Amino acid sequence: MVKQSNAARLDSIFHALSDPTRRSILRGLASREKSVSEIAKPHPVSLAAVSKHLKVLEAAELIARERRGNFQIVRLKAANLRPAEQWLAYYDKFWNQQLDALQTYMEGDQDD
Amino acid sequence: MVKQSNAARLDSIFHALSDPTRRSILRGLASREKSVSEIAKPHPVSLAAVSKHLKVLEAAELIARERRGNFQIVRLKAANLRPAEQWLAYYDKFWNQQLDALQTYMEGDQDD
DNA sequence: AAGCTATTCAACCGAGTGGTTGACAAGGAC
DNA sequence: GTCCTTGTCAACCACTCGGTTGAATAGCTT
Repeated sequence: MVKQSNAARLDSIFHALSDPTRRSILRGLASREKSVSEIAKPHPVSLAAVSKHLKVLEAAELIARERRGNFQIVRLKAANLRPAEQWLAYYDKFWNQQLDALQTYMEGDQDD
Repeated sequence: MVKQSNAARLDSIFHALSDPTRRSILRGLASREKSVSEIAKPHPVSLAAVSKHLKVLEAAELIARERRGNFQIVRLKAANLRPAEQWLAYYDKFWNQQLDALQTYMEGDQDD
């Protein structure tokens, strides 16, 4: 959808990833592009429900669609997961130092 | 809360991260632990709303609380972001090959 | 054109979200 | 004990979510 602030992008990406059906859809698209009904097949929900999930993923720009003949071909846009990964990367430095004492070693560290 | 499947853990983590106020709270806790009202101060919502956000973050085990005198001290548990980061790491290999042709290079690659 | 296939749309439903306000509990300070 | 501060709880509200079913659209095929 048109244009989004950084925060809104992260909102839509993390929201898209917060549902197991949608994460499963993305996993399925990693190997190759698929039609909508092919995507829906392994999931125990209606085709309309899958269509809604695809709209959520599309709003987050994690997939792209292309009409090809009678089918709607869906393709992963994995590069757009990057903002989420970068947001998380900020916390890497805290993984090994959960102890409160050590947590003060960083000083002039700030952003966003 | 008690015990969660991997999928449920990712659900709660990604859901917790899908709100800008909650992400901002986590950022604020990166430098040091804080009391609830100290957390609430920079956010233009009621204290009760912040308290709800903290419950969501606590359910995802991204923070921990400790009663210290009159205050409730909140501390980041950054290590529990790891499942999210690992889930995303799977897609790193697709960033530089959005082209459909190249996307077929991987073959026996499957998991979860 | 008629029909089949693939997909979306619209309306509805129950549950959850993020916010509010006001009452309540928990723990110093006086 | 009484007051003040800190924080949660409960009830409410408008909105969103994930799901359904049934009708509508888009595009082959014949």
